[in-house]
Amino acid sequence: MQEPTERPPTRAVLMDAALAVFTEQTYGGAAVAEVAKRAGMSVGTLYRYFPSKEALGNAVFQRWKGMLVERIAGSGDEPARVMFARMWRLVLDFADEAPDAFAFLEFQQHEGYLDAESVALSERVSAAGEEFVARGQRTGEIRAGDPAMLLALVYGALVGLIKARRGGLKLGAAELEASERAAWALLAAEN
Amino acid sequence: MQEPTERPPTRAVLMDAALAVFTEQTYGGAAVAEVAKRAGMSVGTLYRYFPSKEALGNAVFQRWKGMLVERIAGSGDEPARVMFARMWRLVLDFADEAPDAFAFLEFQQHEGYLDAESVALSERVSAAGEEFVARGQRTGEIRAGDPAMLLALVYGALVGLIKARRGGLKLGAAELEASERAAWALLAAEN
Amino acid sequence: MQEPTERPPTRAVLMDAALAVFTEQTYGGAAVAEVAKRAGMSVGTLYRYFPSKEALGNAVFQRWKGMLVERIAGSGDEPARVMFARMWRLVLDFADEAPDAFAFLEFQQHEGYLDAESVALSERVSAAGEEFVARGQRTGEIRAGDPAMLLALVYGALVGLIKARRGGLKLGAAELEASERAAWALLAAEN
Amino acid sequence: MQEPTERPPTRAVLMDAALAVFTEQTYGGAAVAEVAKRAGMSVGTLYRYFPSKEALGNAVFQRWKGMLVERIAGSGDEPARVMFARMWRLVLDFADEAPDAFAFLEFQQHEGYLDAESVALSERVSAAGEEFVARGQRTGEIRAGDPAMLLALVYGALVGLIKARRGGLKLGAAELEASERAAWALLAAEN
DNA sequence: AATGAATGAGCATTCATTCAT
DNA sequence: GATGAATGAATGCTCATTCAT
Repeated sequence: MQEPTERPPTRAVLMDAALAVFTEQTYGGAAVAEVAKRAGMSVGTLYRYFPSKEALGNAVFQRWKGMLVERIAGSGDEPARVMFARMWRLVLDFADEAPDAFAFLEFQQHEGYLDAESVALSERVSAAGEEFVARGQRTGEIRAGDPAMLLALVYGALVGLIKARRGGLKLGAAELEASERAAWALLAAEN
Repeated sequence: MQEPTERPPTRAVLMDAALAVFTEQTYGGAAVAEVAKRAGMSVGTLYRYFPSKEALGNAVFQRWKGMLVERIAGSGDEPARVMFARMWRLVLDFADEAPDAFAFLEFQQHEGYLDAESVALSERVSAAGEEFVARGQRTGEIRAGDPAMLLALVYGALVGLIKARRGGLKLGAAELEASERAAWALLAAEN
Repeated sequence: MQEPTERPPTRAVLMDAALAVFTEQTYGGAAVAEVAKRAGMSVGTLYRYFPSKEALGNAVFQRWKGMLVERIAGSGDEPARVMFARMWRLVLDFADEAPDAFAFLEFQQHEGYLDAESVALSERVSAAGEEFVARGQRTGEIRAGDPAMLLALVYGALVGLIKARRGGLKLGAAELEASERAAWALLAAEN
Repeated sequence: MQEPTERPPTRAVLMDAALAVFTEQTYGGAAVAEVAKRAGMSVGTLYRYFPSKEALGNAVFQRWKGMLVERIAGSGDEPARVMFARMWRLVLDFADEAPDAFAFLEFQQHEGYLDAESVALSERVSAAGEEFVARGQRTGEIRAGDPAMLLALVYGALVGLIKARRGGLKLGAAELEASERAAWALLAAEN
């Protein structure tokens, strides 16, 4: 009888390798063979798990976009201020734990190869974000204005912060706190 | 009688075509032949003006990064609040007038091919931004905190806004005003 | 039942094709695609076996230069006269059996692409030849003079002979004998 | 009225440049543009003087092959021994004065592009050589055997010598003398 | 299931040749 | 006559994808 085993799930190994290579070289600039090599497998095996480079790209995109959305999904009825603080931290944690994933998702352009499902997922994420803003507006905590616009601003700020850190900017816990407060000021209803 | 001339400056035509193709397909995903075709020229001609794809990429990058920095360069001794409003508008205008250029510069990852000069130019831009923040902090208009961090946040917010607009978000003049006010709140010293 | 196998050793097939094409068109004038076609393979396959045209050129050069040197290597303590006769015949045989190889090696100029190893091999061959001449001089069989010079003369004569045969000159066994005697006269100590 | 002038004859300048480039890089490996640049002219000008790369190659070949044949042409009724000594020296001088030309003519393979005229010229040269050998045989000075074979041997020896010198072999006047004596031994009738 | 050799279209780049100025 | 910009086919090389083992 065989042990339940603990083999590294091939698909996941491939996706990790793909993420690394895509992040370094861009989806367009990455070679499938390089992904396979990085995963310690043959190209043939890669193609047993993913029918094409495009499919691989989408799988990676969806996996991490999904991971990200899962993190920040839980809502509840907390005040927007509290929820925002939590989300800010969660995304920052995500970017710390999976910096390549965040870079791949947010610092690159994916237009050329994303399939319908990937696009739908992205839209679901935005919708959730806008929903959060709208709710905060309804409770008077968040300033008036197109929720999509406000979301674009704060999320942009967050992405900018993470990009700067990836570029070498060192920030202590206090400063991270400060960044969150500043970002909230962007959102907060004027006194 | 004819005006002294109006020749299409070949180099510029090529760089425009390159910008369009790079923006659509990413530097890594773009084919040099496609750039030449889009410019209405042969590949050979492209290579008479640029020694390599890399050189072309850097030329495009530097041209537009330079353009952008030129726009927002003028400083003066105005209050930070005024200066910020002007800059916000200027970058927005730039992105309206040259949307591909902005997308190419700010929505993509360039790490793989940028040369020293391109990198230096990018750094000069950041330095100018940080200088602006630092000055505002000295006058008490801008909140305390690492200037690089604050710059990353606001510039990220601006990029996020422009990305959202490129993605289809429609905003009127009033809302653009509002976005600027919100962004300033991020920067402004807490009263 | 089948013999253990007889697969065409891909590398060797490629090198044979390369030799043929290089001999016909010169290394510089040969197209890699033509080599692949002649070998009945795709370009991609060629590049799986040789990292570059240069590497292919060097591999072909070294294979045949090595073959040639192997042929004429064995020395022994025979009189120079005997040894010379044998070598003359061996090189002639080599040129008969592998006329393209000899032409490639000796009728062309390789300066541009030969790597260190190829150059070293060539030098080893010359050194062996000079050693033969020097030994013959020590025994008084071969005339005085710079061994390198004498080697250049006889080997040149041999190459000239083979080139003429390749150009259409027909020689019977007796005449080949005569050529050897004449060449030896060049070398022989004056009575 | 115009001065007889002394402009550098464009055609000759081009042919000199071509010789240099062909010698360095082989006809097949040489770029027409490089020839033009080396000649200090534009490609357009080159093409005004030579209708194609092939034509240029043949012109260069014929010019120098012609030069060489001219040198060694004069016959007279001298003894073969004397004539041989003179020719040996003349070719050596030619190779000293125009080393690139000799290398181009004799160290390379030209099969691919030589036209009928070039081939005819080469044949005329051989014929003259064979005639010299035949005459020497008639006077009993040169050993018996196919004149083409004997010519191939001595001329090969001479080419070998010059190639070795080009490769770095240094020879004094005495050794050059010795080389000539050795080469004559190859030809000389066995007493 | 896994491998990696094989394929050939595609890519960046070069080159012989033409032609408007 | 001279120039060199322009052309596009050809070159060396890479890459996504397939398939026999």
